[in-house]
Amino acid sequence: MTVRVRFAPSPTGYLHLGAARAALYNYLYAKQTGGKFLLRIEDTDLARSTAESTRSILEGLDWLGLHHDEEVVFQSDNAEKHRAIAKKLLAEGKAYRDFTPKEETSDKTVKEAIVERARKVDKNMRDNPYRVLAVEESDARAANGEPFAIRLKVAETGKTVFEDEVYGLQEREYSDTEDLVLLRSDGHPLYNLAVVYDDIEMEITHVIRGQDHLTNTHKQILIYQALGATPPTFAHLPLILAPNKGKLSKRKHGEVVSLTTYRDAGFIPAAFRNFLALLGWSAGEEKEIYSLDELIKRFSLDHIHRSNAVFNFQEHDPRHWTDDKAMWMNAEYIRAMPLGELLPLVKSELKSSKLWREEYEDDEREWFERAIDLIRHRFFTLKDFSAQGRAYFSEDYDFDPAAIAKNLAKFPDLRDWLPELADRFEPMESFTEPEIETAVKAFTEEKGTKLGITMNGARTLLTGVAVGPSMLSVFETLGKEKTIMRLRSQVAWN
RNA sequence: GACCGGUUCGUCUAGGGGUUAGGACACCGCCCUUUCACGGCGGCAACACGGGUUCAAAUCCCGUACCGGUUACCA
Repeated sequence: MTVRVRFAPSPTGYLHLGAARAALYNYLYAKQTGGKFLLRIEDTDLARSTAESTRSILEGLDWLGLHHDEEVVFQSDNAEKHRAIAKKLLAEGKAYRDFTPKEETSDKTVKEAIVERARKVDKNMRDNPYRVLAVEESDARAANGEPFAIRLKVAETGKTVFEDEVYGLQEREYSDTEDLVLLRSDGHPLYNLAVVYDDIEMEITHVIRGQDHLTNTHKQILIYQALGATPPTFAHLPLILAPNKGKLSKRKHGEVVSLTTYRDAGFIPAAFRNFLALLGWSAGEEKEIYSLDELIKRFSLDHIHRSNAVFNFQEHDPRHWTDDKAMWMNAEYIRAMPLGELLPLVKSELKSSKLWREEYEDDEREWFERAIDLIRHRFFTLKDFSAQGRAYFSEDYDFDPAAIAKNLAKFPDLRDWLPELADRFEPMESFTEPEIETAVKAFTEEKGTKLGITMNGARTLLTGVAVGPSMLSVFETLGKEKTIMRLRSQVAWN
């Protein structure tokens, strides 16, 4: 049997990191087994679902490179079938009409109300009088136009059992599961019914999802049984938590939770995918960097963790705004990935910063590649190419005040010396590292100063920042013309 | 409250009866160097607690604590 898995987000917001990881694991499992990775948008909650959210989810998956194998399924398209199946269960006596009037709850307090109600009484799940209402009366009241919800009739005794690929054997007494509502009194199908029906229709073989669904799974198994269908294999994933071990939510934690944040912050998709893969799973070896192919090859459900993982970031520290390891991994990718794969990413970053010039792919292609290869070693994100690296692509770059203070202001002599150094460069035929080195050393000696003072002064003037690769490489990469011009410029001093 | 699940360095994790409990990130130190957030070397740092079982427990069993999930006519 061919493996068919699905990622089934509800389009009520951005793509959450936990959801993105679930999508990734589904994808890896499908690819590893030669199966299909499907996508279903669970938009049955019309009030909260938005097209904007659907688009953002699709974009996020695309960015991570998780392409689905078949057409996207929109759950709302199946609403009619969901209703029909609920009615079928009703007709078969496996479900019953509940004429209890719907409780009006204000959206905000629902959660609290539920918890409150639940903790008060240890309620009997089978005491609903409509559960045992005579069919004739039920039919009559329905015919009379009285509104009703359809509930699944869960047996009094017994238990649901399934073997979870991650958490092992799971059992739950029927008495702990309520007669769940399948169809709302307004005819709207509910989540558990819709999911089961769609998973059957899509011929899903493995359901891989967050462990917040662990109790839903018991309910869903009941529906599978009522429908006479064989449940798929289940694998539940640990959750991704905030540093305080609480829920990671946009409301509380803001943009760090959203996948698109990372795209917009200049992350390399492969790097972030790599990071996500390792948050809750490991191949059991001392290795951190995995290509997509390696992940596909090594992934296995039984190496998924059972404990939740903390996504470690410090809200108020810009230096650690996201998980350090994610940032490190991105830097690692930037400096170690094949230059050919990095170039297009840098190109689009420069384009969006209006720093891109077509010559970089044409006459100046060689220069461009060398420059990128030179500066990438100290960068963390693609943004650094247009920010810290700006001086390589534009004359219009800023000077870091700290760099000026440290490397220029402290040595007033440099104000005259650096233009003089430019004069020294002027007649040079060949402007490559060895010649530059000889010139700078001779100049520094004449002035009776230290090499570091000249070099760092020049660095600040030429690049605007205090950090970077070897200054000799910088001179050579920038070229004689720009070097001279910038050494003579006085803007940094003003 | 009830049901379910979890607990190895600050974080991600390896290990699953006998290990100096390994790696990565972060942090700190030293080295390299014209600077540095590159690189090299090193350091700090963990088996939640209590009982069992066993010659031997981080590892198996029970309990406790703590954390998380669920408990909707949300998904």
